[in-house]
Order: sequence, then structure tokens, then C-alpha cells
Amino acid sequence: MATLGDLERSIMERLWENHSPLSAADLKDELAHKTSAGKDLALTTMLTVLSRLERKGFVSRDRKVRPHLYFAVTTRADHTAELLQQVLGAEPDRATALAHFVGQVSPEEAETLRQLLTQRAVQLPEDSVATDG
Amino acid sequence: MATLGDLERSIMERLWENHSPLSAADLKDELAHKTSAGKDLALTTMLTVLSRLERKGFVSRDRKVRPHLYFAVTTRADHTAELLQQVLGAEPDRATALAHFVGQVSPEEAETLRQLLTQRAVQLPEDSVATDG
DNA sequence: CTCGTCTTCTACACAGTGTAGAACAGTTCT
DNA sequence: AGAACTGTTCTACACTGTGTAGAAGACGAG
Repeated sequence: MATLGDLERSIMERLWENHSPLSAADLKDELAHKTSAGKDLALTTMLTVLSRLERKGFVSRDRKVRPHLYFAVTTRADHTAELLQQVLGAEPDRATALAHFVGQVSPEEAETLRQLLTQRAVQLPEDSVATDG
Repeated sequence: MATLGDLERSIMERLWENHSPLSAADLKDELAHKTSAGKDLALTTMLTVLSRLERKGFVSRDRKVRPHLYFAVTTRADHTAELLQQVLGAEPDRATALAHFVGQVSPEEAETLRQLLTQRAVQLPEDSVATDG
């Protein structure tokens, strides 16, 4: 998966926060508000970056309406989960990496993970785990 | 943390595999072997990239010996764990992201995680978790 | 001191990203 | 339909990171 630049990421953040589609102008305004220096970018800059994000598969748009409306293709959580998978996928020794990871996460996260794994175990009883995929 | 390019990553892989320090020439040879097309890179290319990796904090070197000997600063597992932390750190809604993640990992990894978390729980009984470290 | 080896400097190409003007297209009003 | 306006795409440029390596400099053996 491609990585995101600073501006690309900012835009994705807005789209992830806002579940309803937004126009480039909307995004431009929101970005100007949120940014510390109130940087006012040109509308074409938004459009360019939005197009790139579309090419990368991060956003899609409704072309039927005139100011095209843009929206994120996946949720932020999905994206993060994919990144985690990707990082782990590049690691030959996952068990060790996970061990280090678990040793670093906060107690809250550890607890969250514990609960999630327990639920998962319930949803996937042992005889269904190895049954093709 | 900075990301790694293809060549940089290849070099780091060798250094992570080999726990003993290696010279640029060693790495050049190993890279040539491992690479499909047997690409034979110039020694200076190795040196340049190695210097960049040093600047980024990924490798260090012994300058006392003449062909400088390079070695990875961290282990691969450590690096992966840091990346996982980093990805998670950029996620405001970690619980949801972790939920998606847990839903995607293989049964083996899930089991590994479960065990690691159990061990962790034993090592860190509740009254010690918040006691700075 | 000189030779050969190793390292650093300098350099260039190429891709990705931020940035935006110029040119083009669609909509609306007259 | 045509003008005016609004919105989109094309084109372009700068800057950074990375791969790549020659030229120039540093260091140790003899």
C-alpha cells in the first residue's frame, strides 16, 4: 500500500471524521481552520491531491453532482488495521515482533487486545480455524 | 521514524540476519548473491546508503578498524514493534483499529498474542502497571 | 614517502508530494 | 445560443528522498 504525505493525510483525516461526502471547497475550508497557521491552500491544490488519493484508491467521488463530492473508500480503523498487517507481513519472525510489541503497549491497550482475542476465540471455535480460508 | 527504501531495507535485512558486524564489501557481495539478477552495485553505493542508514539511526559502525564494520542498532523485531506502535499511535480510535486487526490476523498469530498477553498480565500485576518505569 | 585501499564529497536521475496557474468543461441566465 | 461563472483537469515546478556512482581525499603498509 502506498504511504500518505502530510497534506494527503490531513485530507484523509477529514474524510474519515466526516462520514458524509465533502466537496473540495469544504475540505479546503476545514483544512484552513484546523491548520495552526491557517494556511489557505488553493482550491486546485485540493483537487490535485484529491485526484491522487483517488488514483491511490483511498477516496472515491460522486461525479454526478457538480461540485464533486469526495468520500473515503475505507474507514480509518480499516486502514490502520491494514497497515498493521502490512508491517507484520514484512516481518519473518512475527512471534518475536509481537512479543516486543505486547511488551510496549499500554496496559489499556493490552486489556483491549485481551478482550478482543477472547471474543474472537468464541466466534471462531477451534474446529473452524484451520478449515480453509 | 523514517521509512526505508528498497536498497536500504535489503541492507538492513542482511545486518539483522548477521549479528556480527559486516564491512561494506561483505554486504555488497551478499546483496549480489541474494538479488535475483545478481545486480552488482558499486562499493560506493553501499557506503553511501550505509552512511544514510547511520544518519537515520538504523546502523552504527566501528570506525577503529580499517574497513569499517557496520551493524544494526536495533533488532528487526524491535524495529517492527516500533513500527506497529507508530501506526497505532497515529490512530485516534485504537480500540476499533485493534478490533479490525484482530479480526484479520491468522489463528496462529491470534494464539501467539493471547499467550503473550497472558504472560504480560502475570508479569505486570495491576498495582505495578501505573508505577512509572 | 608512496602505493593501494577505503571513505567521504559531490553529483545526477527518478519518483513522490506540495503547490498552483492555465486551459478546459458544465451550468445557468439572459 | 452565447456569456459569465463555477468547477475540473492539465501542465508545471520546486523540494525531498532514494538509488546510483565517479572524483577526490584520508589512512595504513611497506
